[in-house]
Amino acid sequence: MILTGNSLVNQRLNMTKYLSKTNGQPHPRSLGKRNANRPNARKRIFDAASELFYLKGIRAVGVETIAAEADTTKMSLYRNFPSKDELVAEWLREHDANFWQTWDAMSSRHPKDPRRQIKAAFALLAKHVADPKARGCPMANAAVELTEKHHPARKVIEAHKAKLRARLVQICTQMGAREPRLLADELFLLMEGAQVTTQTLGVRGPARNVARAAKMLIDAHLLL
Amino acid sequence: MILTGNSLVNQRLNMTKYLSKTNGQPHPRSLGKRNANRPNARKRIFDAASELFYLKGIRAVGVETIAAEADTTKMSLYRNFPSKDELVAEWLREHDANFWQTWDAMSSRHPKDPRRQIKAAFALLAKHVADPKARGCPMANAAVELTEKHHPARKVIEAHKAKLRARLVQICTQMGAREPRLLADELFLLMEGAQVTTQTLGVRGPARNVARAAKMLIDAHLLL
DNA sequence: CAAGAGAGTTACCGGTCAGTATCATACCAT
DNA sequence: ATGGTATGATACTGACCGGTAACTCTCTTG
Repeated sequence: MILTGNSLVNQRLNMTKYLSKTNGQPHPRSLGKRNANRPNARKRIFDAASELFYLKGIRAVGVETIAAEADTTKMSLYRNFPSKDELVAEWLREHDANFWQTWDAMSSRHPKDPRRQIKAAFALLAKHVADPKARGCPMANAAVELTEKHHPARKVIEAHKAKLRARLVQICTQMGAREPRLLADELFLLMEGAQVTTQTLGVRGPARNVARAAKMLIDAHLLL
Repeated sequence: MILTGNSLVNQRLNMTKYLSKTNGQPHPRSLGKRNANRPNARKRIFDAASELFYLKGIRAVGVETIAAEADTTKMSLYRNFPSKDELVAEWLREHDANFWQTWDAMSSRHPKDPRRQIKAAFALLAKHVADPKARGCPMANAAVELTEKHHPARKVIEAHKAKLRARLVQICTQMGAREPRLLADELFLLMEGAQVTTQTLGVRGPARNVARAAKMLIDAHLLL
């Protein structure tokens, strides 16, 4: 079956990332597994897992593959994370934190100008969906993959999306839209649609028009 | 791990579906595994696979689970389908056929009235995303799950979405939109967004406003 | 120098995965 | 009756799954 190709042999990508070996010969203080520049096992595992989960999918990636990509072993993974499920949840929690950090930084660049804030958000989204390596929204993808109702990641996902929706309502209200909740939901649908569409029709698909679509909807709502 | 819960014991849902046992006692020509009313193994397997793939996800469902749900064995599955991957592709091919059959039937009910055709399409979509058991679009979900570039299902998915996009352009052109391709893409984003959003924010999420969103965009484009 | 923490190594557990081989059983058309 | 066809039943393969045990090594801190 094509689906499961997790052999340790053919899935290692570029785990020499943290090894910094200087062309074969050992350089006193920079080569080997014990190296000051080298992040600890936990960080390497977390980084490897984040990349693999996003690019190949959660269920497609086994813990052994993650460990290999992080240039360590399964044991170190289980010394730092209670389970794969929790590692997944942790990954999404960090994504959530990064997302809001970026969002807030962006918003604070246009204080009291909700129109520009929304424009900036869609510009950022447009940039993301223009990246051919991107594979949509990690949260939404995880929701598709993890169908078990009580998976620890589901709480994270639902909270994240609910917060996003609320923020959009807030901004739409500040913009003075007559139906802020409606406009917010419409913008939400555009965002989600753009992310998921890159995975079927790619960067030349409808996703590239997401910013113009948002502008049309906002204008329509404000001129109402 | 929560992810893989495919034990034969706790995953069988309601495979008595085709058995039609009349309250315990055998009724001459309607009970047992050999029964005229009972579909053949291929159909049972295909139906079971369709339901399980959609509700639980493709990777979450093993062939043994499918066979059990169809009240047969793995051997019958492999006698009728070359592999699980091909079964998945076949499932999506049938979904594509059904989709366009519904679509065309709907369109032909409003000949030469593209506005009503689009309205009907979004009404149907709205109805679908209002079903709490629905789990978005099988095609888009499969695209999220199947990241391997050469999986046989990917061709089906991409063709399906490309055709949908083209149809939308066609209708938007007939509607007389000034920028039919742009409007089509915007409507496409709304459709995809609505489907995926049900999996994170449910039926009370932004998806329920998808029809109104479409109307706003269309109006905005026509009054341009 | 000693102690302890962090990490690497190897082997293993029970279970599930997709896919196959083999034999038996029931039906239908001739 | 007979032979073909579809199906059922069971056992199996080799690989991978998530997760654990036990031991060693090395570096850092006191």
